[in-house]
Amino acid sequence: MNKTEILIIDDEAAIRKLLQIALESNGYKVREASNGKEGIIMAANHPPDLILLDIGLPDISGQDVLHQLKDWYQKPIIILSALDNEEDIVKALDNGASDYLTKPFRTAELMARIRSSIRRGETENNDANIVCADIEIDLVSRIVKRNNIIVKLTATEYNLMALLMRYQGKVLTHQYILREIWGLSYQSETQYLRVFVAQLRKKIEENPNQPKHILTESGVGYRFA
Amino acid sequence: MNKTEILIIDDEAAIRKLLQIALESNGYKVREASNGKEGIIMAANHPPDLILLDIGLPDISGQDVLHQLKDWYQKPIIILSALDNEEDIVKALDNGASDYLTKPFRTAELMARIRSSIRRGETENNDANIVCADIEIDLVSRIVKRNNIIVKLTATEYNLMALLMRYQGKVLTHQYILREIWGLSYQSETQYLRVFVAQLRKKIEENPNQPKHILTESGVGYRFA
DNA sequence: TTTTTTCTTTACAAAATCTTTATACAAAGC
DNA sequence: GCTTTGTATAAAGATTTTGTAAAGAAAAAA
Repeated sequence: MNKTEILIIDDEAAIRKLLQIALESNGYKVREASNGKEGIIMAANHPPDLILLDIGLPDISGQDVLHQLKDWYQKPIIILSALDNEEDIVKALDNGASDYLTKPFRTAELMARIRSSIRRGETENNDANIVCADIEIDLVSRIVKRNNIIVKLTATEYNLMALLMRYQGKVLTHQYILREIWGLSYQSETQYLRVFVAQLRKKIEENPNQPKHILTESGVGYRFA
Repeated sequence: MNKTEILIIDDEAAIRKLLQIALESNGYKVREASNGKEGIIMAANHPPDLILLDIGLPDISGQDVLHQLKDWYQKPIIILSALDNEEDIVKALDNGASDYLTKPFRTAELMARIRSSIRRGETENNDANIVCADIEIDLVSRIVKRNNIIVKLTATEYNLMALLMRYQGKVLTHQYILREIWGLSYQSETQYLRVFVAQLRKKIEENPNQPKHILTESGVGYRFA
């Protein structure tokens, strides 16, 4: 069994050192990045099993880093922050962070929260590339290909496509899709979804009238097959 | 569309009221229990989508309640506690709690943590598969297979199928099934049930005239075998 | 600015699903 | 035997859900 790898993205060397010691003594393998850009590159090149992300970074805002990572990185991201700001916490959690701890944090609690996050995320598929018959998506570069030819998608179309493919085989409810793509307040705008599903089908299905990939589950949602 | 149901287990009526107001204004349906025993029973009788559990209960220790719930309850449990005790936090998280908040908690943060926990629970692959001879149901993907071939079911057919399979071997009364699938006001519409049972049999039985899976218990209800 | 692209909204057609009705069958009681 | 009660099934009608085109609004690009 390989050691669980944790990537620390934090600009303060002292905190990194502290985390490194704590994590390694708990049997984790640690890698470190001192700013957001470096962190994203390291995560993309060699995806860790969990990311500890400081929200107050010098180059890019931690929220932006979180946002960019969440496009393709599906394993847990725990936010560390010097600020105990409710708005930040809500934003980070709604952007997909697994947890949010304020500094100074207690080591044993952090370790327990890491275990908890990893335990729940264990089964997720985390390939940056998903292939399904003639369709292929690269989650890092945000490119969709059909029979190896790039399909031009708008931002929203791509997001929808990525979501469907990430959970291929599963039925995703309208509510869930709307929440993930448009946000919490759009949960009842099912018409958007219909329009975008029709557009996607026109672009990626051989025969949009008889879709083979984006399937309708009437009364429930859609499923990618 | 069904509302997400949250069960509050807390002995302080004031806190329950506070939570109830906050949760309902966020579109959740709330049920309440004032002690551990009652909470466990309520969760068992009608499993909610998430449990908010106070760790300092009068009858059983919250940790014990958590332990008992975790034996079978798969959905998120968020711990609320008056004590900011690290040992308790670690113990609760390692016992499978999804999150741990100390009172007084901030409402918006609690709501964000609830959303976060539910979001992860939805996509989690908790292997909720039930297999019975040639029939297989995946409760997460909402897919039913017969001899490994996907059977196309409507939303209601699927709900009925899932209910029968979840309680396979047990006789479910007409009333109970109608209440679970259609709602309280349909308890006497037994004809609906007959129609849908017939449809399901056509789809999943080898010989619908002599059903081997969905069995009739005349005068009582149906049973899945 | 103007043009182009993308997103949102509306309207209506098409399809799928649900509800209701009608009818037939089977078992139990008289 | 007949009647009653409970069940099965097909099919028609009603309703809901979905698909599609297209126009208007907003945002991005030229």
